Amino acid sequence: MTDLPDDYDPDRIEQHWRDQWRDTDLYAYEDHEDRPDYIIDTPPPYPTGNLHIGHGLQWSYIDFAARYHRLKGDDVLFPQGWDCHGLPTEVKVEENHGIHRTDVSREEFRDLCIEHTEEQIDSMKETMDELGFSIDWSAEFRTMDESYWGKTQRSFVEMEDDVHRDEHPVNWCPRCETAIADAEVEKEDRTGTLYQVAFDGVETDPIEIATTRPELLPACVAIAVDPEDERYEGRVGDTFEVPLFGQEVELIADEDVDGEFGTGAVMICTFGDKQDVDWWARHDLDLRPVLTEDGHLNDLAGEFEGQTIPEAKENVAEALDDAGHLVDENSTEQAVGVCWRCDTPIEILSKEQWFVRIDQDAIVEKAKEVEWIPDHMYARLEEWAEGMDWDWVISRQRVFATPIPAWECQECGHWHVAEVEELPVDPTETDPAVGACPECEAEEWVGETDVMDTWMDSSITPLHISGWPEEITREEFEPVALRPQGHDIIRTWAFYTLLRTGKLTDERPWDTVLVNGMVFGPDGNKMSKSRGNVVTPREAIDDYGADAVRQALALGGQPGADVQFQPKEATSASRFNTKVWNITKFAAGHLDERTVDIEDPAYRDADRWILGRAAQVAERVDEAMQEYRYDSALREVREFVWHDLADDYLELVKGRLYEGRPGERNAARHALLTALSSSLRMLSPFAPFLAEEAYDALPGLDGSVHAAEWPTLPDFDEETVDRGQLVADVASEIRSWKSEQGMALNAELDRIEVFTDLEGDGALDTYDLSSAVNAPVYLESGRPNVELVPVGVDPDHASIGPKFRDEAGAVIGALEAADPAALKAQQETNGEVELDVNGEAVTLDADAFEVVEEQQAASGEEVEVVELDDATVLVYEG
RNA sequence: GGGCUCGUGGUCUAGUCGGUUAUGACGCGGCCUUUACAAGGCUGAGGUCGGUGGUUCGAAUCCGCCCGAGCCCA
Repeated sequence: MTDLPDDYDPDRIEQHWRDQWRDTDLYAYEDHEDRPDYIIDTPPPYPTGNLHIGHGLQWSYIDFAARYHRLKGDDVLFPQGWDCHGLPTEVKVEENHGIHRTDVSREEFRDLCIEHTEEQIDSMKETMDELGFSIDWSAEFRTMDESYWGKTQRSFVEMEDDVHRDEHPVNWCPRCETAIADAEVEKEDRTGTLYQVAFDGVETDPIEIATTRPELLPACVAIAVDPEDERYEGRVGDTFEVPLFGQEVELIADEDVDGEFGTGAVMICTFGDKQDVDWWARHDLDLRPVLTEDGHLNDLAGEFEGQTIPEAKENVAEALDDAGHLVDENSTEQAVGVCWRCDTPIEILSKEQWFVRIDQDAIVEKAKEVEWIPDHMYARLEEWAEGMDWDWVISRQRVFATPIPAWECQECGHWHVAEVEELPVDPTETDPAVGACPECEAEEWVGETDVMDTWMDSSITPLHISGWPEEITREEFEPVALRPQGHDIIRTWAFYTLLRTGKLTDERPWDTVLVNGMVFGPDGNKMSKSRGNVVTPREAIDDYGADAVRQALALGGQPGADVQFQPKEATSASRFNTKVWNITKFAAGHLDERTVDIEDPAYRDADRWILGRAAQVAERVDEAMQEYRYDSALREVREFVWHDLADDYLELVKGRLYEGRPGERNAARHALLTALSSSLRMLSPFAPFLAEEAYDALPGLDGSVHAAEWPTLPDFDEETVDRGQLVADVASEIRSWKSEQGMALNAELDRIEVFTDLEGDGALDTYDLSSAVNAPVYLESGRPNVELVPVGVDPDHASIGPKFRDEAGAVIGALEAADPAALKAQQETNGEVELDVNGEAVTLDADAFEVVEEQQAASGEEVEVVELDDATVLVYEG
């Protein structure tokens, strides 16, 4: 036991325990034989250097789950990875060093990226530590480490059947100069200009088309109309000349054309969008690529060659106008596909790339095996999966990523993929083990410079954390327990992981996906610098302490819901923490090392009540935790600690603790210790620092609260617990009565009389009550010695409703209109009541209503009446 | 355009497989130093549960429509 300072000081406590825990293996996964595994597929965040409060929410949920499952005796693995590869780091490194990535060798550039990433990770780890996450750092992984990306390569090699290298149109970001997957394209609403352009006919009348992309005219390969469109009847097959660029294109019919739009005629370019790709393939059209990889026009654009896309758009429009081909222009709203990393509008280029085949049905099937929380999030995955029409392009024309382990034969162009044994390998530095080309016997290889999509790295996290391939084979893989996941990346991280785990192991990756919402600012808007509503974890911790911030996040809503960060929730949590502190301080002063070992405590009803309540709370909280209802779990614990334990129980047993006889005093001590230690254990997932400090301060409790077990409490029969509850209620009512009277709460009373119709044979235990209210307590039965004045009736709708159906309203009306005193008399003498309802006699059971009585002291007596639900108390002030 | 989620006192939130007076917090008003706690206790005001129509004896809760917010997809 330690002496607790008077005031709750989160800074001191949290710093202290962070230091204590740092060098322990409190959170280590032990791979224990006889304890069930609980393995968490923790998200590997991108190392931006900045762990924001959204991460804070997500990791808080993870930590709640991890700490709860440890209490339940599970062998918990809470690893932490880092999804290092990617463009933003490359850009940052170029910026910081004032270089372009081609200024140095690939190797050197990679090293700079690694160095930068390590700094970013350190800073994020610091915030994680401050928030008190129980991460097992011995299971940390970084996708940029050879030991990890070697696995990414291995997974690539082992999926060889589903990998293909082909030329195919792909989404291309002209700023990042790389292919990107469908999932990395976002739609953004922008205002653009819709140009009406007239094409001269070749031996026929001109035709007008509408386009937002005049700069793609040089890429125009056809014009299409709806086959049903009467305006173009008989014209399909006509030939037209593309203005300014001169190529001749044919008018074709395709039912995908939206006849309602503009003139109903649309130009097909290679490629303006995915629709163009469909038409191009379906009608076997020419390929006229006019865009370069860095977003300029090429020589097919003639005089516009070398211009950027926006420049060319403007210049071509102007030239069309000058040449008399521009019929009209108006502004239009359009959804533009943009690169999710840099917001640059994407293009579609036809390029040789590596692809992974997508089997939509297989993915959906696995997704269905997973429990989604909340369950409607499954729909997002399903919708996305079913809408996929292109294979996943996994090659990227970048540097800082997992190398694609493949070489091209310089002689015959054969592509050779590495064998598992030679991994990890960087094909730009090492030749393949195979030696001569299996196709042509040549020995000159060129290593693939393309690298992998970072989702190739992060979509094998369940395999990695399960110990593949060193400890388990693919076949031995079993789904891990939990995947925490933001709903914004369901189409990527969840989707790809389902795909890859399914392909590699034939299993679902996890049992449960727990989707967290976003964290909004205190004003209810998305946090943004321009709004000035950004709350950083550090600021919040400085203001309220991590224990309070975690609670505020837990109470912000049910998992899956977006959470508005509310300073007042943190305030409220902080007050609760203070309360816990004070309770602990009080308890610690009354308990000693022997308390925990007290045998057969002589419990009184108050003790049985608090322990019974604690048992009930432990069960409810357990259920809520299992259902990931962290909000209701925490509410339940708080309610119990504050109201039952602090307000009621402590007040009831103070007398015994201060001056009780040894046996009775020990019973109170023992019950207090049990209830408090149970509370702290239930609280420990939410407020790990405070719970630990308090647990540590209680004499006789060994070890860390985080190594303790979920509370198991003695069983008491319901009646005993109810009697204790009544004692607590009476004490509480007398307390507020005294407060209302302006009396000191410890003011002495002459006596109180408790009238109760409590059933069962045990009499009310008034020992604690008497000292709590500071008055002798007399138990009475029957009617209090006061006037009972029936003042109304309280009908039981649940019983009258179904019985009388459409007459129920009239019955209740008659009941309420009747004289309460007469009803009371009938109820007591006959056990039922006859009523006149719309001229008909109706018989009501006695329990169909209750007569509400106000009890008034008989005149002349100095007595106050305090009424409870199931008792009436007479207070004699004396 | 399609889909999903949500709308409860000033603010945030619980309750939503129908059943009496709708939960709690923050804030606001009043009263109170009581041997853990004034970062406390007691108490008060404040809600036509987005609107509307329906089902039902009875709707915050179920159904239809409308309005509003947000997200995902096209």
